[in-house]
Amino acid sequence: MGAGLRMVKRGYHHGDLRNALGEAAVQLASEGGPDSVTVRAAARLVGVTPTAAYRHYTGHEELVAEAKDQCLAKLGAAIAEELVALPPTGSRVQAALRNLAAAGRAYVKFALAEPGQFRTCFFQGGAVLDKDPGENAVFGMLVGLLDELVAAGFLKPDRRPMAEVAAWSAVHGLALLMLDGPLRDVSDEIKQEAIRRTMLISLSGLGDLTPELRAGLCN
Amino acid sequence: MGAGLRMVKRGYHHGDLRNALGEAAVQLASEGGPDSVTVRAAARLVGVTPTAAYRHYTGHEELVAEAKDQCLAKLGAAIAEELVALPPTGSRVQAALRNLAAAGRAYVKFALAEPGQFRTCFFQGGAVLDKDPGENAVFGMLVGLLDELVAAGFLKPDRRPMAEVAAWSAVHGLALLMLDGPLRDVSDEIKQEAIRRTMLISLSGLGDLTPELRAGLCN
DNA sequence: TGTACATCAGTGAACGCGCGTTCACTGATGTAC
DNA sequence: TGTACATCAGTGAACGCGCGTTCACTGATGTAC
Repeated sequence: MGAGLRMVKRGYHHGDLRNALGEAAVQLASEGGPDSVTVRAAARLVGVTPTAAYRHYTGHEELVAEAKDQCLAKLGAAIAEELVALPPTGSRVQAALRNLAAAGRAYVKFALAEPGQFRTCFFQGGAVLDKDPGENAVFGMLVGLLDELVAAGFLKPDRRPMAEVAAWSAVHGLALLMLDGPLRDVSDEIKQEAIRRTMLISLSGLGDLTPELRAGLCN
Repeated sequence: MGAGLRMVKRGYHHGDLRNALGEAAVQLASEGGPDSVTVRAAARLVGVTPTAAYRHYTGHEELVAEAKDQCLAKLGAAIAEELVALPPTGSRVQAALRNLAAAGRAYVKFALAEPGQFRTCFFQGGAVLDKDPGENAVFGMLVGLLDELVAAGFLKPDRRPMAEVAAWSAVHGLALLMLDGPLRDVSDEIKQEAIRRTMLISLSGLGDLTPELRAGLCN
């Protein structure tokens, strides 16, 4: 990325056109979602002929796939950042719960802050080229957070299987109901309240959310 | 709808072109999602000139809105149908829980069976023309189911606020993760298992899902 | 019951747009000697 | 160190497509008398 920005358009040969087109694709995704990612628009953004893009991508499909990969990576990074910034907390259970809650909040926050990128993360264009590494990264974090919740004694082992799906579904649905569903037009305050209450109910589904544990989550 | 099908193309004047175009729009949505709903394709499907569509719709935006409304109505109808078909059950709590679970299952089932229509339900094209009556219908059912869950003593009143959002988010996220997300390529068996387990975890978030109550849900 | 005519609901052709993609090409780069 | 030349990475023009939308029009309908 640093390289891509440094070698800007130094004449006939671009120098790093593939990366530049990838970045342009992400920018287009940010602004208008996956449908806005086109070969011509990306080339235009970089200042190059559409034909030139075909030296670096096989075509439109690959360019969109690139945008999707990068958007998923950004989503994963946004969650990871939020997690590492958390201060240590009292008990192991509290820490584990707080971490999962923070990850969920980061997920929804990303969706609201970058709707175009978020939509691009889950754009399903034709065939799946290869198993998305970005998706696996997010999924991997979730696995770790839930394992820790089991180790801490909050999540009982018989509820562990597919708990990732339940957890991911909750925040994913919440994000999309806010972007495209019945919550799209409500005020920011109500959105925040909806996030808080949905997180509480979802966490309660994993284990017994005692008042003390619940108190440790407030923010 | 009956009228629309009966008066098929009886010459120069169609007779019920508005409805015919609406039905064509839904068919296009079924086959390719909201992006496939175009004025020209709908006219083509009905066997009429694109221009003719403009006698009945102001333009593309209104046609898509019509498709969205109808798809939401179908989603609501699919859930309602599943609910009325349920046999009476033992206790009030059990019935209420079973009903909510059935609604959730119907929601996901519709999404998997009619992905194009489902996506069209939550297509966000430009401005919201008017508050979606279809969305309100689904929301209304959810309100009723949750109120009953409170009345039955399962859902505690302090957890009632915005429980609709949590419940809707869970099934909505689940549906979309299966259509466009990490669960898109897993087998049907795993999908069904994911639905079952996600429902259990989600219901547990609303109240104490004792083994007896849980047993009453199996199917 | 018959007819003139206003109104309504279609047709057919055309516009401009942005798209994906391909063609023959040319300017720039770097390597062998 | 200098030069011929293969290779690479761009250009510019064009193709065909489907789209939304508008224009002047015409065929069909139904109503007033």
